[in-house]
Amino acid sequence: MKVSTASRVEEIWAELREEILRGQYRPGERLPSERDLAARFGANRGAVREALKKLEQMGIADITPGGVRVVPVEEATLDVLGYILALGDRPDPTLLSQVLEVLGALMSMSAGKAVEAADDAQIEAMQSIVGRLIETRGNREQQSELWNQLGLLFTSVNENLVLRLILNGVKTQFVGLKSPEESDVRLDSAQDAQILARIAENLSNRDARAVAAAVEDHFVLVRETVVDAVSRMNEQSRSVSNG
Amino acid sequence: MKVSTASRVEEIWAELREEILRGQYRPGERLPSERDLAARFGANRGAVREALKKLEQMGIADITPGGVRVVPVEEATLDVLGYILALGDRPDPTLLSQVLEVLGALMSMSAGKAVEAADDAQIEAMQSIVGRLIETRGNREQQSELWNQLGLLFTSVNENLVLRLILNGVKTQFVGLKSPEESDVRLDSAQDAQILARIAENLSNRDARAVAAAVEDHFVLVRETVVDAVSRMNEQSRSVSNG
DNA sequence: CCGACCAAATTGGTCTGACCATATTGGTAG
DNA sequence: CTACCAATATGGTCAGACCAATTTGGTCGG
Repeated sequence: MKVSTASRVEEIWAELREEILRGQYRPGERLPSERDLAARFGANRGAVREALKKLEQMGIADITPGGVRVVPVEEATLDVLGYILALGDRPDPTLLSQVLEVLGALMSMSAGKAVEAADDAQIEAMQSIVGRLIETRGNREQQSELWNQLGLLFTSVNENLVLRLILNGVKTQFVGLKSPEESDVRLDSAQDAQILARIAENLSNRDARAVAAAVEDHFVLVRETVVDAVSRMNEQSRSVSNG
Repeated sequence: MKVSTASRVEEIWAELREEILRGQYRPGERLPSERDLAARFGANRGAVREALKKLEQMGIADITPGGVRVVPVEEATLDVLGYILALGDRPDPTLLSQVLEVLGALMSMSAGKAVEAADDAQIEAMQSIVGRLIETRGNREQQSELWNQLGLLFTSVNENLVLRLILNGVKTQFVGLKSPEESDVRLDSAQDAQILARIAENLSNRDARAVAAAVEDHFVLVRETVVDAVSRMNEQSRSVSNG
């Protein structure tokens, strides 16, 4: 769905976004005027305007009569996450870790509540997905998709719109990621299997706390693995470019 | 900060937003064309266009050549939360409960991590805020502001941008709320005091888990109180309009 | 030298009107 | 009834313009 439209305003949006997120403007600093930007991009002012509006809604620009000002990232919207992660060649390990940390906490919570509220059919559906997770162990793409499904199932059982919206936001961010770790990232298969087994088992028991804990453990494992991998890759590139 | 600009496009935005969120269009259904909307609102097409872009970025509209289509709320962005809450006279208790539930979980997590990572000065800062929380007990507005500060402190200690961004999103949503419960909502002062004392005490001990638990308890208390109050008010209005 | 004040230039907000490429639609031929 | 194709409607972009409000820079009085 819309993978590379690259309309005029999206180009402008992307360029300005990157400049801002890279910190080329100090927070509070004024951006060039709409007219100047239009000239710079060789585009119509309307296009520039729409791009600026997008930046504003991301929370990194504050556009008021008199000028457009840059807002510090900490005050932005969740929307900026993906773009920050995608800034460099590799995502920042720290940020990636934070994402997985939060994602883990939310999924864990969601899982717990879902197990409490689920009827038999829903528990069965969960087990089905966990079953496939166990089967496809090693295929990162499918795993990701299945965890995604599991998350959606949790939130739909919970009927917790807020959780769903947050997860939408965090999840979508990974779409644009340039396949951050390729084939280099492999979960410790033994640990992963053990965790998945715990989830399956405790789903049967309807032990919400145990399921939640296991889900959290899974994300801890993912986090450690991914962050480790990315850090190692970063060191490699560093030593290459330094050597 | 920008409390009631009510520019032309914001009017259009608000009207369309409300129509969509109220479900006046079926998901997937096409909105009137930009030109028709412009005619309907007696505004320029550019203005309509900007409003539509806003809707798109909220995730409740999908603009493509050929027409603008409505997207189901579950696939939207966190941005819609506040507007959904503000739809009726009173916020929907269920949704409110979900917000506080998630907020509690995140704040709790944030608190725990923060206590682990904090240096002495930061612990002291936290205690200062908790102290003022104890003093100003009963003043809902100040309490809200202080909890807000505490949350910011947590996230700044954690240096967890993700958490901060999520909290930004959820928090901002309450700004527009029409003072949802006025003077009718009062936390059980005794319980509240006890919880705050636990927080203060465990901050000294640097017992991260205990602080996290206490923070969560606070939010549980708030949730129960608020939801109860809103439900009661809803029943009142119902019986009034029915009688 | 400094601060208050005022006018000019700049900026965002909105409008009118137009052209293009594409998606939708409705009719037509098979 | 289906497949195909042309007319139409739609979003995307552009050009140029006016207004209200802000910003800016200079001027004047202290």
